[in-house]
Amino acid sequence: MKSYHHGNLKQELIDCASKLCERDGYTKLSIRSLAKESGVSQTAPYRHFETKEALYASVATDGFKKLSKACHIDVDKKITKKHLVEIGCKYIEFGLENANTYDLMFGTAVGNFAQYPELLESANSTYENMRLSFSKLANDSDEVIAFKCITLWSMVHGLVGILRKVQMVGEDYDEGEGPMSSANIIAGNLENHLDKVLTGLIQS
Amino acid sequence: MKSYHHGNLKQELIDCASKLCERDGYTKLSIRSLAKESGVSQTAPYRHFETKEALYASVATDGFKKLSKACHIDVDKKITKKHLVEIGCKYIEFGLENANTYDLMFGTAVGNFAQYPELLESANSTYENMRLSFSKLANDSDEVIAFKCITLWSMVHGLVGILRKVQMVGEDYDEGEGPMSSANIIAGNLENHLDKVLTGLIQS
DNA sequence: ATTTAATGTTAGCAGTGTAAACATGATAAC
DNA sequence: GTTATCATGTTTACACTGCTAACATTAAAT
Repeated sequence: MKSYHHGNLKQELIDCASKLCERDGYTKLSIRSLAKESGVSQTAPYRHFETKEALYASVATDGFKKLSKACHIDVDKKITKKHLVEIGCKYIEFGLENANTYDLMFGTAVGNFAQYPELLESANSTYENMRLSFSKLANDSDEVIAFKCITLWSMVHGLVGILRKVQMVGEDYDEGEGPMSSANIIAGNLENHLDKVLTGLIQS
Repeated sequence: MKSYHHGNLKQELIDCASKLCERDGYTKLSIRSLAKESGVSQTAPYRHFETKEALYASVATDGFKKLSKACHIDVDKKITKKHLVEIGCKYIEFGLENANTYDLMFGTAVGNFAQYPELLESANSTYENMRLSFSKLANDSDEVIAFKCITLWSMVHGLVGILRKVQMVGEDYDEGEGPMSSANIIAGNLENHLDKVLTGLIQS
């Protein structure tokens, strides 16, 4: 016996959408199939999400919260380069293990974060965490901190993108040459790699 | 008086699709509207592209060729760090000025490059160009060259992504704080930024 | 108890990717 | 030069999509 009102539909839709987005990629997600999965009518989701983009925004918000958590390290006072390497590794790990969600977060699925306050906040908070870590590394000006922060962020973000792309191509293309082999070397030695980059960055 | 056979439909479709993808983003492109634009029936494109993804692949191939051209520098023998900085800048410039095409090339629109030989080749050729430049920088082993190459590539690729994202968010959100201001600092001073990173990289 | 607002359903529009069957006309074979 | 072939075009149709409007049900506020 089912009640007319679901009771917790919004959250269930988000959870279900998160799973499906990660499993199949967000382009494969349809509101109708999502509704069916939750046992409600085709248009029920529209009571909770004005558009499909709004649903994406919720899934992305979820993603940023998870990313923040994954990158969080528990250090009170002084932070060392080693900690930052660790953050970078965790970041890349998250990006590779949640590749489809990561796409949703950083791609063009949600055009403008400013339209979705929660998304904007969760994204900014991810950045803020990283910024805070850098501020505990050395006694730099805000500007320098921001600079270092964007640099590391770009690096790890870029690595996620490139490693993924190369691995995707490589899946049915396994010559021992080309970008793939070197990408795998880096993927298998991330700490070392980030350490080198950060060394150069910190001394600047 | 229109002839039954178009004569040059395939190329026209690619060109037209390239324009529309860059203008509106590839998700907005529909085969039907594309066909209408070229003055043929809805399903005519299917005589030249088995699926929509195949069309995307052609547009992406085009994109990689343009990227290669944009990053090409004419140096025969010895290459300096300055040249690599220049390549990096050109790369980022291309990514930012052809943002939607860049998405198509590096996003998930085309799942597996290996299914589209031309795409695979044009993408690999872009990489090969960069590899060649590094090989003319110093007398490194193939492995080290590949390593440096992926590092620079990740850096510029990441910068394209982050700068874009931050600028998109910033469009209707112009507080002087947060990631945006620092991103703009970097964007306005790319050469300097790349120079620093490359200095660290080359000395490794 | 009655009104109201939130949340659900049904029906339907316009648009999509793509397959199947058919039409046309350029090209190659006789 | 006629004819067969095949690439390339069209028409029709299917299953699916996001989304809107009108209506139904129930929880919450008065």
